[in-house]
Amino acid sequence: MTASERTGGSEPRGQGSRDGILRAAMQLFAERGFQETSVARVAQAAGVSKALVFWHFRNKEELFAAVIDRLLEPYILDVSGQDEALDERAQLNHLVVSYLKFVQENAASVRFFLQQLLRGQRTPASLSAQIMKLYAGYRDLLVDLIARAQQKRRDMRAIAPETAATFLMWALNGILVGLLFTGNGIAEPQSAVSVLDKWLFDAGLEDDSLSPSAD
Amino acid sequence: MTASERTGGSEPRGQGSRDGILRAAMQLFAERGFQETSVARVAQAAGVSKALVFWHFRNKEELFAAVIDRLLEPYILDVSGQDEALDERAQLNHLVVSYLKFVQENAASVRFFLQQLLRGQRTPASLSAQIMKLYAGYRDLLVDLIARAQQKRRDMRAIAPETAATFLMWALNGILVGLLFTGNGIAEPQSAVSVLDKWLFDAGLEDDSLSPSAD
DNA sequence: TGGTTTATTGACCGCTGGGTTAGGCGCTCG
DNA sequence: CGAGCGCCTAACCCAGCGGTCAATAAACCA
Repeated sequence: MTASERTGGSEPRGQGSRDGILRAAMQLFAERGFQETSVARVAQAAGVSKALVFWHFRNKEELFAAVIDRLLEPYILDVSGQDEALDERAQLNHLVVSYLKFVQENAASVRFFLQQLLRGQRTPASLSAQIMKLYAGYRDLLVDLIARAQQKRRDMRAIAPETAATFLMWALNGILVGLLFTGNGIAEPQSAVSVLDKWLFDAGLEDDSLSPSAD
Repeated sequence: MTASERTGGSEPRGQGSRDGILRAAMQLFAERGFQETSVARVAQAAGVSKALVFWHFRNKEELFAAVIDRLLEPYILDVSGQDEALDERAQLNHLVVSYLKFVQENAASVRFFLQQLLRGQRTPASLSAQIMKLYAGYRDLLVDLIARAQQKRRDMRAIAPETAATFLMWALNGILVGLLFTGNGIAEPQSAVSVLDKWLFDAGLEDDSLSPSAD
């Protein structure tokens, strides 16, 4: 089960192996971290000699950077899906659902990036910057949507959009932490959405749809 | 500045060095992680030979476990401070403030434990268990307080205590993440408390005390 | 065809890591 | 006093690390 013929061997020989190395490295780095993963191990997992890894990538750090770039690929803010026809409440819900779905689907890499971020100064500044940009982008979207919703609707909490967005981000980050820790997440992501939705919109209504043992 | 005469050399020679090693290891593990910290470096920081480290601790893992035990010491839920005379709202606020204060004061070790937890299976199960227990204890306290408050007061959100507690924990965890990432925290922990307090108690009031750029 | 380039390898190197060992110093107790 | 024990060290061991290199096979181009 050498990874080299994953694509059927149809590639120009060179890029096939590079890709295999990258894939192996992606998985190993994500599940064991940078220090705990040796280049030899990556090479072995890719079914290739260690020297070849150093032929494709100048050194381990460069391989790591390439892996990060790859892992970041799915992290584009898909705003295109924001249907202008939907009302703001639906769009907000959609945004929250997207977030939760994304985190659940990419749990491994989210966990990985969180770990990197937690390492503080000793992590490449560019990575932190990239993630922070994503974060800020998402938050701006929230602020914008909440502000627009408040202009149109009267049944909302009277609260500055920035404050509401900050609060929402807290909740989302908290849920994220819960998801990552307790392994495989809250039973019903939908229940989280409904709590947040009700917080923003139906400040006074009662609702117990959230499972009490959700932690 | 060898750490050996930290206590003035009054200890029975043996435990003094053990303590010095433990302290040095504590700091180094917390700020650089397990893999990135060599035993030699710990020994050097403790002003002691590497062999002595292995005399006190069978191997690096055991040293690590001892460090974790030490780091966990301040993590006791101080419920004694819960003044029965205070009303539930004040107690809840106090609980939240304590949480935030604790996280801010112990940021280094909190970050460290979070990192450990994120490593999933490859982290000692006992550590996860200990932290989970603390987490559950805190949450139980919240549930209890909220339930008691709801029985006494009428100005609260109509929401199941478990749901409210879960939501609160989300927010707290989210704030924690924010604190740990953006380095040195939100400017005013008090503003976070007030937002959460208002959420629980004054569902309809307006308040903008939270700085918009709090992320 | 033969030379150049592109991929690939096994063997190697220097160094650092965790861990061991043999021995030394000072205290205590019979 | 000297045997034994607790504490401590310098020196060593060696597996595994990141990284290099000379050799070589295949692909490409003249």
